[in-house]
Amino acid sequence: MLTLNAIKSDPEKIIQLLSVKNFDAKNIINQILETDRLRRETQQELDKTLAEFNEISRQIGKYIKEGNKELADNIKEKADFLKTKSKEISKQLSDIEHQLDELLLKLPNTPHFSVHKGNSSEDNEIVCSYGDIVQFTNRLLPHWELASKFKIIDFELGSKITGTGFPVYKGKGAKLQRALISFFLDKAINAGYTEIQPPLMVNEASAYGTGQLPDKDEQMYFVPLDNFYLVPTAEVPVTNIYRNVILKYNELPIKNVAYSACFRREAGSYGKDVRGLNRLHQFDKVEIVQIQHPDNSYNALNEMVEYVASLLKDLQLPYRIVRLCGADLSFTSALTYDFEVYSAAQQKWLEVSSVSNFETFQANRMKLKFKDVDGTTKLAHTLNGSALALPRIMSALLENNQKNNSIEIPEAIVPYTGFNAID
RNA sequence: GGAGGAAUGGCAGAGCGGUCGAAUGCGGCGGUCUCGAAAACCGUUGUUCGCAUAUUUGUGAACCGGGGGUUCGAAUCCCCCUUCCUCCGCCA
Repeated sequence: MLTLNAIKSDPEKIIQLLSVKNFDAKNIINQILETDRLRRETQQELDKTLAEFNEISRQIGKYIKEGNKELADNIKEKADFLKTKSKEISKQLSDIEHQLDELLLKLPNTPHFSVHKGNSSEDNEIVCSYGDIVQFTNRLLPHWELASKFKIIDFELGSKITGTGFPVYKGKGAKLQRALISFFLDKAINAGYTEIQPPLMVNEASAYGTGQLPDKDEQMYFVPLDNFYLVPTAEVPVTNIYRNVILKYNELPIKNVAYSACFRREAGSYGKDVRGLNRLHQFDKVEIVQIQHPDNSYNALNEMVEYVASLLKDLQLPYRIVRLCGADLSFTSALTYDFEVYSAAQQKWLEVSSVSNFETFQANRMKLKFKDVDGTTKLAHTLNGSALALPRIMSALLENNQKNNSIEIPEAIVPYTGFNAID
């Protein structure tokens, strides 16, 4: 969430910035300012009462020590009164603080100053494209047909066992999947990331920390018996490692990478967008996460974009980088670059990665701070990106590399698969 | 799952009803000494929220795993929860 300080020091600027996300913050911000004023007022009253109360307690202690029991008893009444009073005010204060928190949680992150407003994903800016979109003369099979032709992914079987959106990978399909995961992890480790194997279920506090709660709870699978959420992305557990942590400046940056299965309910999705591997309830993803010094977070974002680009080059997939406009930016993000690969048979661009800087938005929620060189404690910046999400990569690889009776495996992956074609 | 034990500042570790935000040691920071460094010695050392202050800083409140309770007063006593350790059982 946004910091109260940022809102207080320049409310108009926040309102203006949030309008870039098509979010009208005026009302909420006014409520926040008013609630904060009330909060400070109440706190002063409480502090005053407690100070007086502490003083009387000390007096009583002194009198008792001196053996002056009568004097002590005399002022006990006053102490009782102050105690009752402080309890009342303290209750008021915590109510007000909750209200304030709820208001603050409603505000999305402010976009980076360079972000254009736009109205929808139509207005995203294509930063660059790489690779040629080959014009095939013969009819190409979409990946779901290839999947059954080569018996590498079985969608119906997944439906039988669980439901739609839970495919079963078999034989060389399973091996290819595993090869890609290993390849992505090894690349990240070479790029300086530390591998993490996180829990696949998280508690409520963690889901709040990265911003999945309170508003996106219908997108997560929930285990009511234990109050756990299945992770929608490794970002959640991996970033929450640092919840309620104060790092030393020389511990920054922290660069972690994690492979995890990701679980998403995808409520409201339907139609041809969900065909085949395009949108699943369970899928695999390798995620990179950085905790950065605020001065360096945008350099880090660029570095992460470069890194993801290098993966796609290794896979020899045509891709483009898209810079999201305000309207398309997520609730928590300040700046996001999406990566899309071209899937030849479907003849469309598929999002395979989303690389974002959250600045202090997540850090403020989860109290992730660091002690700077000058000794002051500040909120850190968090960033993350997919590197990469498997299903659509798989989809593009299958469709783009299909031959008459086989599918070629990109050279970079062959050492991991142990075969150079699916046939 | 059953039986015990523990949780204190960056770390180690005292405190078991008032003067405790908390001894002591280590570490960190600043200084003295030195050509410089080490050693030694001296000083300093957390987080959050208010208020005052241009900065520095001063001052009030809260924080000893988390939440309740007893008491004028709780790190210290009681209850609940969480986590960790030891033993037993079960188990990939």
